[in-house]
Amino acid sequence: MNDDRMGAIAEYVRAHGEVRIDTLTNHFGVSRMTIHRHIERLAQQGVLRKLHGAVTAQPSSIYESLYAYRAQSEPEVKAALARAALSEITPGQAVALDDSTTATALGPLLAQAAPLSVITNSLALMQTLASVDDIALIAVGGDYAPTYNAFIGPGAEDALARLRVNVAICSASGIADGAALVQDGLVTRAKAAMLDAAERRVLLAASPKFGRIALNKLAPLSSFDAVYTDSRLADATARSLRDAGVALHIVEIS
Amino acid sequence: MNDDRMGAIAEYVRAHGEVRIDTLTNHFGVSRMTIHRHIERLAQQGVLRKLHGAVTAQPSSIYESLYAYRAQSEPEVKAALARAALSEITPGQAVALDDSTTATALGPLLAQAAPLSVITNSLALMQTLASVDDIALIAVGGDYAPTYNAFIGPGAEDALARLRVNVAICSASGIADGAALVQDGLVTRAKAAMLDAAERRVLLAASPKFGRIALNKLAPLSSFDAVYTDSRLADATARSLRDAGVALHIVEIS
DNA sequence: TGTTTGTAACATAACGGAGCGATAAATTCA
DNA sequence: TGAATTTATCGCTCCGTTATGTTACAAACA
Repeated sequence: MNDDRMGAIAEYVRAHGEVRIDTLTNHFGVSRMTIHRHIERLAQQGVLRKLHGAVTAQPSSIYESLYAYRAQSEPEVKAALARAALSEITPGQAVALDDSTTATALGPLLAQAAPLSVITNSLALMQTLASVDDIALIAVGGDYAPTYNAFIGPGAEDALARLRVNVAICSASGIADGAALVQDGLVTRAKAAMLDAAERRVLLAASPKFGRIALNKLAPLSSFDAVYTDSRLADATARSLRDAGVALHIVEIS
Repeated sequence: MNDDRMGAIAEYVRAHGEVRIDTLTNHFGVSRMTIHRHIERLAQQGVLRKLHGAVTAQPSSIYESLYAYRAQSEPEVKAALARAALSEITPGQAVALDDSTTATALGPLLAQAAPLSVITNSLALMQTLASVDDIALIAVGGDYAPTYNAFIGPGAEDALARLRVNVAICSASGIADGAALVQDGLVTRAKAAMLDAAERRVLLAASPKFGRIALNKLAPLSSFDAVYTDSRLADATARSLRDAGVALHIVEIS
């Protein structure tokens, strides 16, 4: 598929609410079949809903937590945050990484900090790190959640309770009232277990997450030893967070 | 790489013990660079050892347990055993699969028996099954062992102790004195934990494994509810096993 | 029932990646 | 130090994959 066009279709449909398929074929100048293939995949991912001859957008709250969607949103920001997170890691340490796509972006960079022990419940990270020499991969098992491409549930929590690491690097769905928030309850517990196992806690959060809410409270921002975000964060917000004792680090997007 | 030629090189070196690189370039009619690339990879896999201008074979006991080697040996036999194992599985059950390459061959077939819950410590199986709808994947975490492409160690054992499944399907490195044997100690414990968690235990073992020894004793053959092997097994062996109370099933290789 | 819309199957074109060789630089051995 | 060997890098070619369009047919609508 053409991912750019797929994204554009999603945008277009979200902007218009409901769109006829003919409109899409004209607008993008491709065949009807191609549009069909694209919207079929988007519907599978849960981004759109198919009607007869038209498509409608899903309520945004639903698909924003989808792995497939998150994986391709704002890759430059993720890359920048991942690079910053690398500075938190020293060769020889044990590092825990959660199932966030930002942490996934960190995977390929970890070889630079080898040797390391890496603990994760993210299947994507396992695949990336399995083949890397000098990285001891320790998997957290549990029930597989396709939505997050990760293992969660009581099994994951128990497995994490057995471990102790130098650093945990996590992300969150939103940040409000000085706390990191997560949409899914089981994911929250897994992240919390990861943080509990860590000597040092690092939060990676793209700036749009500030002010966005999610269902479950993970931990107060002040409980993190470092919080990284990008430079689009409003100055006033940054200042008030720092005043509240948050170790906020601003990363330039390159 | 050209896997056929890689295999041929491995064969050739094993047959001759030590071989000059020039000899290989002549014998295979490719450039020296290509030979270098191939033996470099084989050396990484632990199949060969590189000297200056020559390569030597590793003692066979070492590389026979390597995942990369096992993965491509006797694929038809594995496929036949996997197909047979499928008959042990009923839709709706919880199934545990170990890190054996035979179980890996079973992966793509499992969709036919969906819905299922599949428990495994094999990374290859996780990748295969993650994308299958109607299969609930439950991962066993632990320390990643590149040699087996699986997760083992105390973490894996604890995780398995939490679970209870209908069927466990395992393989072994060798079979002697009426018991299934496994080369690696930690793998043995993981397999044992898997068997302990199962109501019904199934062993898959290609016929050459009978009579071959390995370091650790996994379980007596009679403790398995079914043992599948291929039709090359000597009749006398089959008879004596059956007399000893082993539920032996012979599978035709197609 | 006719028209529109969805699905399936096949052909083709484009892209990316893998394998390979040639050459040059670096390393090792004697 | 000189020769042999190994590594690194570049570019070429070939193959497989993927995206796309075309066509034909099935299903849904009105």
